[in-house]
Formats: sequence, structure tokens, C-alpha cells
Amino acid sequence: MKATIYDVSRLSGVSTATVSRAFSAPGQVKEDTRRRVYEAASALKYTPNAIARDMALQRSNRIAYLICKRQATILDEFYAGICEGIMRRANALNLQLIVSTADDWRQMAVNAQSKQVEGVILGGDAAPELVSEFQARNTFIVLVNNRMRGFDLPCVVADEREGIRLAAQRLHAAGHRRIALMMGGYSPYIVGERYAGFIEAMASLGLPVSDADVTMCDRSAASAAMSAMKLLSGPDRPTAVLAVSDVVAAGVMKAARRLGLSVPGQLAVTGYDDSAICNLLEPELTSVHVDVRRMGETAVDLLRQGMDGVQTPRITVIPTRLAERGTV
Amino acid sequence: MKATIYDVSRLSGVSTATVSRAFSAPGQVKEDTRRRVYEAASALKYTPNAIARDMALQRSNRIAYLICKRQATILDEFYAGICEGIMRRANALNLQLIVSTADDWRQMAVNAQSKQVEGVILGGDAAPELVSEFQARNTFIVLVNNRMRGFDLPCVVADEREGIRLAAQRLHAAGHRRIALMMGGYSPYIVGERYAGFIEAMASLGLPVSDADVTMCDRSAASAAMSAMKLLSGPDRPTAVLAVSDVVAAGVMKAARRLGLSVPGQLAVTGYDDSAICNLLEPELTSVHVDVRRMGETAVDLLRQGMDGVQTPRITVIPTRLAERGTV
DNA sequence: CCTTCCGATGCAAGCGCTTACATTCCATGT
DNA sequence: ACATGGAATGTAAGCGCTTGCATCGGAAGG
Repeated sequence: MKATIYDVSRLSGVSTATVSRAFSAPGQVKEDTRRRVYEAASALKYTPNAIARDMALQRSNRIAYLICKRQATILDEFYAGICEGIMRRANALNLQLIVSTADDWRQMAVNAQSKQVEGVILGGDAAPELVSEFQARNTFIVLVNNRMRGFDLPCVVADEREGIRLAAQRLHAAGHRRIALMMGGYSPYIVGERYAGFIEAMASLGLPVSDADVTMCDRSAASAAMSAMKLLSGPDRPTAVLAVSDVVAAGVMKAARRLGLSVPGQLAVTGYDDSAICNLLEPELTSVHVDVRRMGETAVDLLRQGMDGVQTPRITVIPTRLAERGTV
Repeated sequence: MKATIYDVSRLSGVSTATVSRAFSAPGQVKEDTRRRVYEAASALKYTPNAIARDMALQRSNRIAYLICKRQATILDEFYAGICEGIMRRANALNLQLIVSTADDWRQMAVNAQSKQVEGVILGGDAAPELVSEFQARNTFIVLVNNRMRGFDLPCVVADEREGIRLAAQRLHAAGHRRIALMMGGYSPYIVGERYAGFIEAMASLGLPVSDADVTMCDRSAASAAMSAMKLLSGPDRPTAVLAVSDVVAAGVMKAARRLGLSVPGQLAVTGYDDSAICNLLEPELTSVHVDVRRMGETAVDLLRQGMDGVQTPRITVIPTRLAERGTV
């Protein structure tokens, strides 16, 4: 039913080899012949069969993006952004992309092989076993938004410390001296970096950090609001909160409203991710911006290069900046 | 390098045909033989090569999800939800999924063929030419969140009218008699349905609809806020606003705050989509819930069946319900 | 006019799997 | 002991493409 290279060959009166070359190496075919082939092809509505091509070339051009985080999926704007970047780049580079969340990674590692996946992008924090599994099947790996010690893998991460530093600096510039950190619900790597960034920034600003001012909560706004209530209801409360995500920041703002604290008047807040909700909150949320799409694109580029045997940098850092709005 | 069916065949001492059967039709192979085959396979870390299989079987098991909406992508929570459902189901049914946004659909239609795409899910409002293009290549099509007259295509849509009706009813039950509708920025189909739903609902509640109470705005919160300012600042203002999306609702709430109107005290608001932001707004937003994931899953099921030649229903309606929170 | 050489083309062998058809095996029935 | 049939297995021909190598044709050089 669908036209094959044979049909084109017959109609144009040249061999299949020539037809093949006319498409994949036009330079090797005489102008005139090439034109005849193209005519025949379009008359037959012929398009090369990518599957057969892959089969013959012994490659699959397939990559996978695994989101390794409990209940974090494409619905999470952050991962969606990365995914968006990955998709775009994959399409552009003619790579098949398989996206999967982590819940079934055990099995994923297996049919990653059967699906002939040549490279895999691991988002969130991947289990070391998973990594070994892929390495054993010598599938090329790129980490995104994570780093793993013990494994020498290329990774692309945001400049977390810088992001936090920018936020802290901004708060300091606005006159805040007592700055609290609210974090939690993220991967060890992220939590680690942001915490370290906070400590560094506070030190360089010459501000003390009290243990009471570093609070853990989970990633929901409700949980954040609860923790924030506790943090903010004391008499000697911080005047600014540096939240680990926009959702947490939203929780903090809820708590502030409940306690009758005006934002930014009596309490300044910064978020992280610069997600869509920043513009919806009242006042609009100042937040650390990361170009997630670029992270995704970079990851694919790295993967592509790695698969092609090109040497790639171990660590690619995507810059962060502060998107200033109304909460400071 | 990678073990093939031949290697397994040799090691286990049976023919490749038997190995093949041991994997794809275990019932046809004697218990004992099957075990030998499996042992050999796992010794060689063999996994069937899906590409070769597809090639032999003359099918690709590839489908595509095209988001046909300017600047709406996976970043839009709504589409992300559908996409999530599609991915899950596609993975479960062992289908390759290609996700692409609409900007390059022209070319997409072409390499959809070369990539051997067997079926395509069209999200948002697709161009009729696109549809014809696919039909010409006889690629099976399923529409999601849209319907197209002139084409007899299976589609899965949410029960928009019911959703609007539920919201209107709820507002009515809370004593509101002057209910405004704020909409815009969506596809003709969605706008049409929701508008019709509004008119229907108001009629059945015995409430009059004044033209002044139906406002158009685009999909951003800022635009919505502006329109809402106008709508709400007159002396004879509506007491409730039924917004076409959560973002628009957020804009309305902003306007209300700016005008000093308390929500829900002096103004009730309902949103649509029941997205993550509902819980972040203050007060939390009452919104129409749609099981988008199920929409995606259903679309894949429909596609699968269609590709298999099974007769499928023309229209699948996913029920909607009202997620009640604090803005009514 | 006849080599020489190179660009253009054709030939045919795979790539790893499935499957129709042929063959072999073995448990029955007689 | 032997015919018989169904179950288990083997044989080999594809699926649509690429590509190393062989072949051909014509321009350039002698």
C-alpha cells in the first residue's frame, strides 16, 4: 500500500541504491537522475521509511527522559519546562523521545534496552541502581538538575547558589537583616545546594543565621503555610522569608495574610522558579528565574554529542537571575 | 555487540523461529524449551529488538500528540494534564509517542509519514488542512478537547456545558442573581460551548443575561484584571463572576482586591480547570474540575482501537464536577 | 584510436525479527 | 507393531533500507 523504495526505483528506472542515495546523499547522484527520482517519489507520495532506515543503520535515534521523583510529573511546571526544551531539541535533531515518570523505572531500564534507547536523560534524583543499570547496558546518560557523586556523568544544573545569593542580596538591599529560609520537599542535591547557597550568602552579607530561621516543610502550600505560621507568630520574627519554591512562597504569603502581616510592608518574600503563579499572587511574587527550557535543550545536546562519541563537559551550569516583582 | 536472536538460538540449541515464539507466543513453545531459551537469553542479556520487530511486522506503533494552539504547550497545565494521560497510556500500550507543538505542523504532517506515525491525537483547534493532510495519508485521527464539523472524527471532550451549569447553579444557590461571564483566549469550540452553557444555565435558572455582563478578555491574568475593573467598578455591578479559566479568575480577584471588594463577601468568583493555582489563591478558588488525564488516556484508547479497526464512538464526553473552595 | 581514471550507477548481502509452510516428534488408537 | 494426527520445531523468505564492491561510461591523455 505505502510506496517503497522499490516502487520509486521501478518508476524512475534506476536502482534502489540510487534512490536511496538520492535521498540520503544527494551529492553522489547526478543532477538529472536525482530529479527523475524525486519526481517519481512525489508521484508515488513516497517518503523513506524511517524504521527500515534505522534497522539498516543499526541505530535507533531514540532517547528517553525519565523523571525520577515521586509524584512529580510533567504537571510540575518545572519539569514541564525542562521537558518542553527536551522535546523541541529532540524533534529538531530528529530523535525519538520517550518520556516516562519514575514509578516504573525498574521495568523502564529493561524495555529501554528493548526499545533500543541509545541515551537517557535523568531528571530529579535518580537511584544509583538505575544509573548502574543503564551503564551496564552502555546507554549514554545525562543528568539534569542533579549531580551524583560516585558517578562521572555529564550533568546540566542551574546555578542554584547564585540564585539564592541574588535573592538574599535583594532582601538585604531592601534593609532586611533577619532572613529566614523555608525549604524541603526537593531532592537532596537541590536542598543541599540551596542551603549551602543560603549559608554562603548570609555569611558574605555579614548576617547571622539562627537555626530557628531555617525551616523544613514539604512542597505543598498548605504545609508551608503551617510552618510559616509557626515561624512568623513569635514576637521576634524574621522580616523576610526566602522560600525554596513559588508554591512554598505562596504558602508563606497565606500565613502572612492570616497573621495580618502585610507583604511586602511587614514581611518580604521571595520564591524560586519564576513560575506562572508569580503573576497571579497578590502582590506578585519576586522569584528566582531559571531558564528551564534551556536546561532541557542543553541536556539533549549533551546526549547527542555523547552518543556521537564527542567529548562533553562534565558540568554545564545554566545561569539564574532574579525576576523582581512586588513582594520585596 | 548486542545479543540477537541468533545468539540465543545458538546458545540454546533451538532455531530462531522458536526463540521468537518463546518471546511473542510462549504458548506455542514447550515448557522445557521455553525455559532453555529464557536461560540463554538472560545469560546473553538478550532483549528482543523492537525496531526489527516493527520492521518485520510492518507496523510502527507510533502515535503523535500535536498541540495545535499558538503558544500553548506542555507548560499549560491543561495540556500537560492531557499529555500526562496520553503518555501513561501510550507507555502502557507500548506505543511510541511523539509530542509536538503546532508551530511546525506543516512539516510535521510530512515527517509524520516518514516516521511511520500510525495515529495522531490533535489537541486544541487543528487546522482543517492538517486534518485532510493526515486523512490523505490515512493516518487515524482523534480529536481531544475539540470538535470539528465537516469531519467525522472521534473526539473526546469534557462536558463543558455541565461544568458551566454547575458553577452557575452554585452561584445561584449562594443567592447570586446578577452573574457575569468572563471569557476569551480559547478555541472557538471551547468558547462556543461555555458560552452556550452559560446561556442555557442562566435560562434554566430563570436569570436574565445582559450583554454588558458577558466580557471578553484574553487568557492572561493582567488582561482579565483590566476587563474586570471595568466590569466591577460601575454602581450596578454583578455580584458574581463566572470565569472561563482559573487564570482569568485570578485576574478577577486581583481587580476585586484593588476595588476593595471582598471575596466571596461582596463578590463571588468561580474558575475553570481546577488547576494547581486554585489552592494558592486567597481565598482558595472554587473551580470546575475536569479529569484531563482521563481525557488523554481515553484519546489513546480510542486511537488504539481505531488503528486496530475497531469501531469507536464518535464522541466521548468526560464528566465535569465542581471543586468547591472559598470563593463562593 | 586506445588506455586510464573517476564519477555515476547497479548488484546483492545484510540489519534482527516474524511466520507460512514443511518437517519431525510423540502420544494415541487399533 | 503401526498408522495417524496434532503439537513442537525448523527452514527460509521476506520487511524497506543502506552500502561495499563491481561495473559501466565517458572525458582526458597519449
